[in-house]
Amino acid sequence: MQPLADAPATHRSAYEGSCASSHGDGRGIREVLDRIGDKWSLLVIATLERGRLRFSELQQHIPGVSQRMLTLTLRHLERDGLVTRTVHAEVPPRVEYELTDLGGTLIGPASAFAEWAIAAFPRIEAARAAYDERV
Amino acid sequence: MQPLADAPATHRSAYEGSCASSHGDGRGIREVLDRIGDKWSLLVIATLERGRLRFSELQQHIPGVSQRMLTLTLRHLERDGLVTRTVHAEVPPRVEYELTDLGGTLIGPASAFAEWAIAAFPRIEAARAAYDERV
DNA sequence: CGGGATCCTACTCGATACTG
DNA sequence: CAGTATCGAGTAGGATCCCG
Repeated sequence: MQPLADAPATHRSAYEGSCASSHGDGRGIREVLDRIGDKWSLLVIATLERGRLRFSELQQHIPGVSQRMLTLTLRHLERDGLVTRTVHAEVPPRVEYELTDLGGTLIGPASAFAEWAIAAFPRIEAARAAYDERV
Repeated sequence: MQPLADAPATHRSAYEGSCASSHGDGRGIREVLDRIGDKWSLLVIATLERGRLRFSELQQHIPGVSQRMLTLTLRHLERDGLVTRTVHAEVPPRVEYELTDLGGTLIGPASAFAEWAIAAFPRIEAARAAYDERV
């Protein structure tokens, strides 16, 4: 079985003190970035922004995600309190996911970053091309 | 990714577009996130915000980073045009790193995210504890 | 001092098959 | 429908050695 809490959380003291002092200590940043910096989390959050969705709907809206990774991602987000999971006692089963209030507050910062990425990507690509050409 | 914020109902998520068809804005988000979503990039960017720094200074300000990972991270950031690398022809050698203008524009969004992470982390930890206790 | 080269472990992720 | 179980490939990242 794949443990849900597979995060080691062993190097908690690595961030104490000096680093990232201009933005406060980076303690939570590492943990949060490890979670939403993975392959699917931000994508799930963005998709859930439109409202409550079923598992299969999420899968359809996120092309390329496997059943396993969607399940794992949703479990992690649920554990972190960013997403709620509601199971309806029906046949066939129906499970719906929705952003929590906390999850909703991530939308703003995530948007800021996403817009930066879109705006900066042409220059990044150009820089890569220039760099690769020099080598 | 504008859709993360208030998305026009007529416009599909940039993420979706990137997955469904590999052209358009969303493609950059995946690439950029893959780069700065790694273990050290954001930390290096944040540290370089204070100004030009030598390799060894960076290593001291970022506890836990190995020589190899710092080198790799800096090379990637340099390739993407976010950081400049200046080698001074001296003995012993001196190499200094500095944010480019493009790299500097990342500070804003990164700060927004970092502040969210710091603010949300207590609630995330609480949610994790509650989740783990229910299981 | 600032790396490059090498080896190695642990984890991520995908594919597939099975189930209540 | 919405998962779980299992396997295997690929890779991020750490440790160590050496070099200009």
